[in-house]
Amino acid sequence: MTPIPASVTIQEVADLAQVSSKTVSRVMNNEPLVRADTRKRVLAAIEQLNYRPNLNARGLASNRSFLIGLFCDRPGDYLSEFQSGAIERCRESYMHLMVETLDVRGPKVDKQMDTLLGQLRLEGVILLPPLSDHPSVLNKLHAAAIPVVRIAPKSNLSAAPSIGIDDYTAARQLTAHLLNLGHRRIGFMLGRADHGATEQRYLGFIDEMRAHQAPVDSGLVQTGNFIFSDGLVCAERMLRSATPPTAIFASNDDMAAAAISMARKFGLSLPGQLSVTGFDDAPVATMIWPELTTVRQPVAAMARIAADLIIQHEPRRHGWPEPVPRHLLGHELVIRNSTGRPSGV
Amino acid sequence: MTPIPASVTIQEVADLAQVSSKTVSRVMNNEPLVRADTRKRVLAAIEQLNYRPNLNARGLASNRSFLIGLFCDRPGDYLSEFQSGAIERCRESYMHLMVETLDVRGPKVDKQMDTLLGQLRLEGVILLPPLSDHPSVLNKLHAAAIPVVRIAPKSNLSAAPSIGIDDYTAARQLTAHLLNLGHRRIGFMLGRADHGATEQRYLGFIDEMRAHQAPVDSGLVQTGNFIFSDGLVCAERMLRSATPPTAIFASNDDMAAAAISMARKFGLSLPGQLSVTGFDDAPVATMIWPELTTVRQPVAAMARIAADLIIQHEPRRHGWPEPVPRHLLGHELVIRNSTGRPSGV
DNA sequence: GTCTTGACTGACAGCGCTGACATTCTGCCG
DNA sequence: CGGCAGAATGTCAGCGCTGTCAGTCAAGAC
Repeated sequence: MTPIPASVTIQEVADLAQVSSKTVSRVMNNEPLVRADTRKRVLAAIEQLNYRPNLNARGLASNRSFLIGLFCDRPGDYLSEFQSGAIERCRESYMHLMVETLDVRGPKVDKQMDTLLGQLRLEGVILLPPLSDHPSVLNKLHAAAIPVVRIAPKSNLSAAPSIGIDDYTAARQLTAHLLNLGHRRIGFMLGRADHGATEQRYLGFIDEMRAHQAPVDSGLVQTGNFIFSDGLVCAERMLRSATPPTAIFASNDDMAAAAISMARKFGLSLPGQLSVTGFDDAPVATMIWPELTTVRQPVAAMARIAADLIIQHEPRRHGWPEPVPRHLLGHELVIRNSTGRPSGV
Repeated sequence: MTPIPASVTIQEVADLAQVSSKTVSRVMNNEPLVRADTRKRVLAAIEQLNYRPNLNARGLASNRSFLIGLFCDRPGDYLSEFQSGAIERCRESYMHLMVETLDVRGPKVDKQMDTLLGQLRLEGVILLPPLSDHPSVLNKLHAAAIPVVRIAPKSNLSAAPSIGIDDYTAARQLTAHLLNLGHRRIGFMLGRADHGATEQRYLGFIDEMRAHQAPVDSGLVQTGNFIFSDGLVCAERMLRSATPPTAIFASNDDMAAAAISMARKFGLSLPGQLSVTGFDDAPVATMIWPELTTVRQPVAAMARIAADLIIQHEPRRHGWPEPVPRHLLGHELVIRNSTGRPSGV
């Protein structure tokens, strides 16, 4: 049982190490101008007393907050995983993560932002889509001079560092997978329009279809907004069509799950009569039967990098390096059993 | 476009309102001894300058942090919803929520706790199960004199306030629902042993079965640890048994989803050949077909109350009121189409 | 009128730390 | 061996706020 972390102050450490409190401060902040043996002595004292700097005092004196904000639209699977990746990275550097949900549609966003930015003096903010492209949020942050890292943004990529995967290529690969299985009539469910990935996934789909001379029936392209219930509606429309698709490419796993649910209501056997692909490899992908063929995003890794960007560069002081970093991480096609050859091929 | 929240200090407000900074401080902290018109004048100045107190300074001077910790084992659906409820309540009182994940199994829990408790001076911590009953976590918190609110704890209920639903009764109701449909052979999937709800749900099941003189076959009681993949194994064992159940009561929705997946592999039609119930009404409950009959917990409300307990009572100063609050919120039976009459009845 | 009381307000130190600057030390050159 | 640059360390004010305690003021008792 380790002792209770008591309120040891920097002065007590200084006394024990026989240096001034300023030197302890230097050691704590990894400043270079400390002789090696002095540093060692201080470190020993810190260890011995189990010293933990008082964040409030530190922040007050240096005008820092040690806080990184993670803003998202609404919590979900994606958030949980992202969050733990970011928290982990933050913890390594004595920083902390503050998750805040902003209601994008509501008119209160501006007020919420004011409160958040006024109260906390965030050292950086990570924006999850669709916030990554929300003009008003971006403006506020810019006006408050708070560095931003955008996840899967849609446009204006030089404004701030961004992190994402190559949605376009992933979508082409997934489409190719379906085409190679023998599908020709493939339905497509679009995600939310304000989401950066939505367009890329659609373009990848279209281009791959074209490359294989497969026709894209406009009646088989429906908008599901990444939502399960909307996906149900889309799927129903597609399946009711005179010439229903043999496969559906849903832009995320929730909608794919919806397609599968609807297929069951239509009494279709899967994947024989209908193949379905998702996107994201969310938990639901493996909680349904058949399990979803999908694309896995390295969400935790993206989170780590996002936090790291803010922690490493201290952009609040130095600004972002030029050119502004743009990370495109590798994705992975995960082929499970929601896709197969169309029956009769 | 609202102006950028600038760094207005308490002194500027004081000057404008023609009072001392201390009086502004009194107003900010809702202290009683301020004359009504003075208060109004100060409030006007605060409004006019868009003053936001500096949390670091406030915290340093008053030895507070304005931070509430939310500790959980691993992120998941439950967390997301809980988190937003808690954040909302915190925001109302200028408090903030810090989510931290602790790896319960790992040996690092103690070190993690030390770091967390030393760094932040949390004003309270909300513990999600199974952390609500983790001895070492509880000890550390107790030693550091940090007030705790436990969600769905298992034992030792007078130690700290707790919030939950009546898992026992809910389980009885769910069991009754199955029995009333005509099921007699019902399988049961247990959750994690360190989870408080696990035992209650099991007891509720058992007691209701007994009350109806329905036999409980020990081969049909399996431990799935609340995990989908374990649920798959449990379901398989049950379905392979010489006399398979006509219904399965899974202690959470993930395992219920697993039961349904496995039933599909066995080619069973649902709910005709197998009824399945879940628990929690997690997102997955309505993302599969058939949709799950389950029990809805008022997760967001629980979160609100938890945060409120800490914010209202400032237990760090005053301690908890006696007797220690114990909130049992109402649950709701949600009957969907994963349950039905057994075929042949 | 004066005195007392309690309601209200203000002065001021100091929370624990770091930034700016001052001072001391060290090694090395001439 | 003095002198000097630069490395290492120290001094001290002050970040913005609140706790403590002292002071002021109005109203009622005498």
